[in-house]
Amino acid sequence: MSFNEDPNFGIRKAENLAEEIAPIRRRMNTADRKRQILDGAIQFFARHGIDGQLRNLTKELGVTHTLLYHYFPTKEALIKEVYKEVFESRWKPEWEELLDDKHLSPEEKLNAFYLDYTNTVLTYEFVRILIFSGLSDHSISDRFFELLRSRLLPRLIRETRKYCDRSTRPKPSHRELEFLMGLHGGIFYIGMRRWIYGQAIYDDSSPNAEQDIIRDRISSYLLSAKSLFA
Amino acid sequence: MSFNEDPNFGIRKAENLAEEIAPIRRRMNTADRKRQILDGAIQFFARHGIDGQLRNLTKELGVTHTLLYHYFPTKEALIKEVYKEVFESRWKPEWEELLDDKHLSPEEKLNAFYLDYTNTVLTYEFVRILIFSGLSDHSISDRFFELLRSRLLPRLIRETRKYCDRSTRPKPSHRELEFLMGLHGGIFYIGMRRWIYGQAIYDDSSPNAEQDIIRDRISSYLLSAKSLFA
DNA sequence: ACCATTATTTAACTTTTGGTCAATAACTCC
DNA sequence: GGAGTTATTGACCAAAAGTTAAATAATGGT
Repeated sequence: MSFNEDPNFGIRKAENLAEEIAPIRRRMNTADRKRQILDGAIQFFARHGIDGQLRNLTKELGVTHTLLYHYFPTKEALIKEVYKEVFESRWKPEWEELLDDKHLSPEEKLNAFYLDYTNTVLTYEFVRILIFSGLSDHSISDRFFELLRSRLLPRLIRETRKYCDRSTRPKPSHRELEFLMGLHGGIFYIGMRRWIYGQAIYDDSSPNAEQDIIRDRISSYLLSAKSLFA
Repeated sequence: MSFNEDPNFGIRKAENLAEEIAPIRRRMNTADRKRQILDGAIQFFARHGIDGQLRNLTKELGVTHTLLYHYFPTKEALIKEVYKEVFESRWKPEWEELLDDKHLSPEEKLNAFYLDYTNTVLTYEFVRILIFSGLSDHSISDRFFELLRSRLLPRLIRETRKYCDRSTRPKPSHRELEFLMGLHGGIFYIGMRRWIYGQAIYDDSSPNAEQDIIRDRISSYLLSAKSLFA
């Protein structure tokens, strides 16, 4: 899909014309154009990494690369906004509420959480940009993992303990955390396989294959937590 | 650690000298130099990605960047050799033999295999270069996963079934494979956290923490395989 | 000790690429 | 429909980065 197909761009193919007519120059509303550039940049940097060249990005958008500097002072600033957009706008506070819900069993919570978590986090842009960020400067991925560690992991451990009928000790042990990270990492690895290595994950025959897979793993996790930490 | 400290380089600090004396030019044996450049390139590309600049690589090695073209026709050729070196030279045929060993139980095999697998695969260079390769062009990571899928996964599934006292069906089902990938991905994720996100994994107090973690996960995997696929 | 070989460097070329600036023209308002 | 605003572009710059060619000098053999 090329961005040029958006009618707003005012770019037209010069079909059946020997000479290309000077293209109409369309002015876009500032906010819209900035939005469009940012969205394009997210896709672009997700695909090519932050070393991708601005001229190629703007070519996809159908504008000159200099236009970019009308909206962002520097490439670095653009990347910073891309990071912000991808990470900070995707963290859902509902996850914490869900895990704190009094009316759900631990198993229901874990299933509901990871099903939603994968839908928002295991996307092309998120996975790839998270990894690009981790490979170059940790500053962004650190922020994300800090959220994970402070907001989610303690709740997940608490629910795990509840499932095992164990009283809550003051702090999660390393062993408990690492065992949870086995589940968590295995789930994130689904996104890695799909968006980094380009592998198809499940067979097309069953429609809810991914959900079934995650459910399998969660019930396995809880089941063996019971016997490991008894 | 700087590469310049290798005495073979013939590069010396001009300590206590106002003017740097013209450095002695040391000629290295062709094979040794090529080997050295390749090793340096592996470290360098693992750290900076394949977009890293040759001038910086050769600076670390203490030679001019043009010398590189005496040994490799182009940057792309160098990268190709780096890939080959990192991946093809690290695959151990012993893994297959180990998993086929008649004298070991399934649990012993899985433990022994993953302990060794992580030692060779979950290294800085391997993890990062695998991911850099996956992010740009899949061609290399594909080759590695093809080995994994054809040589290792079937054996691991076979051992899983043996553990569950199930007769071997002709082909692993998607569900079995995905459940195994949960274990596998969770283990690879250890390398991701360590080498991509820069996180410390376990507490320093227990010396064999990583081994214990992996053992926990494997016994969990086998245990729940028994109940999931019964 | 000299010569031939070739590892290594110096200098230079080319393309790429982030960034600037003045000129252009599409849009809005009166 | 004319004028002012500003989104957009084209020309240009400088530094970065891959690549080449010729000059230099370390090494091994005789």
